[in-house]
Amino acid sequence: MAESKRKIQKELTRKHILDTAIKKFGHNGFVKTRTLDIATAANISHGSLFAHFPTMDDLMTSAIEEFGNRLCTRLHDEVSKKQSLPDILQAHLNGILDFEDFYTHLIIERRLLPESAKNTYIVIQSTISFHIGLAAEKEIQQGKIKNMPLHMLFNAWMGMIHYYLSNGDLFQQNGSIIKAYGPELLANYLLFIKST
Amino acid sequence: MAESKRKIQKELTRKHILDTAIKKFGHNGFVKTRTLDIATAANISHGSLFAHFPTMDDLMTSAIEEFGNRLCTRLHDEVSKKQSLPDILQAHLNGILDFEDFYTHLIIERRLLPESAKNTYIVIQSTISFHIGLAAEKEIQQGKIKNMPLHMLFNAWMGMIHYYLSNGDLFQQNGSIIKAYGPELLANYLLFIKST
DNA sequence: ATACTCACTGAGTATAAACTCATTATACTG
DNA sequence: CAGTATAATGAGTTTATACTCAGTGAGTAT
Repeated sequence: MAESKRKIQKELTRKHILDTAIKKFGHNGFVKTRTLDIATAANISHGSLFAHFPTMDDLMTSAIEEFGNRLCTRLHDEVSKKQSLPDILQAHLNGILDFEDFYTHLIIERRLLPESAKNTYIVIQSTISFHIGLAAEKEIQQGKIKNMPLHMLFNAWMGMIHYYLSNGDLFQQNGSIIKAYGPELLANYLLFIKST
Repeated sequence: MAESKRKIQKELTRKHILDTAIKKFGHNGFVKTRTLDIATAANISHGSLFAHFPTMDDLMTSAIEEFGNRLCTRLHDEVSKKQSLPDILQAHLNGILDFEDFYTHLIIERRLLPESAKNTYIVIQSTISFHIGLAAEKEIQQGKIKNMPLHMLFNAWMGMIHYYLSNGDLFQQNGSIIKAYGPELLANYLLFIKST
């Protein structure tokens, strides 16, 4: 019996805990979310959570990895048909938009999280870097944008976005930061990098 | 008797705790530093710490305020004789350099800290913003740099610096991030903003 | 000189939150 | 259908750490 009722149920519960954890981490951050919060939100007993994830670190790791997969898939889909750098950057913003809360807490709290968070974070950064680098290189050759080390181009873009996300609380702003400031960010970044 | 031996001693101990706390927060961050760590490092009893700072939040608040004063004074000194934007930006980097550890932990963990941290953070940002804004405005009028909203100019610069500081652990780099990457950051930022 | 005050001590307390485990209910096995 | 395995439960345990407080001895006032 490959898929017994029990196995299916267990897997279902696991997924449900993971989903709930991702939501909770997105709302309250990693440091301020407790195991009991997640269990309660998922409508399971506190103890049950530990049957699926032996430690909070495990749960965080799994949640972050799951998030990384979703975001990278999303980015890949979004980016795949685009070519120009502005399109790619816009695609990047669109990709983040769907996961903005979680992403924001991840970049803020990353250094307080288990080592695994670092790896996932690097994977995400690399994915973005790859797409942007490809487009940027082409446009540099075409003379559309300034000739500049690719990592600076990338870091400047990421820096601006992360700065806005991690200081979002200072912007007297409730909804999505990307929605509110994305267009301005993109426009001005393009102004920075365009040649002449 | 304005300054009794006791009052002097008490004030001395308070200062010493504050200094030690600032060092500890700089080394290990706010979240991971415990009251006992600070007391031990300061060579006082655990209980004594609470005679000076009734709660950990109070101690953090005081430490962050003290740090804010020091940094702003330092920035002011450093900046006062400079006029050109590149000079001001360099002065900004020099100013951070002296407090890099603490500053890095502050920007990373700010949103997990007591509300007071927010205020001090805003004061620091405003101080920097003021100096940069003044110089930038002038250079825009002189046509030296691109005509662009001042806040974008400021946020792009801050974004790059904060990005490097808060991701410093990924750069296979032990010493000061500002020392290692400051020059490159400055040069490329200037390239971004210069007109033509 | 004596009584009082206060900075400091450190063992003890309180609390929060991760984690355990005996028990229960349900699904599977032969 | 009887016996066994396992997902789920939730009250209880453990641990970490902020905070307390009765005690000590040096400083101060009269």
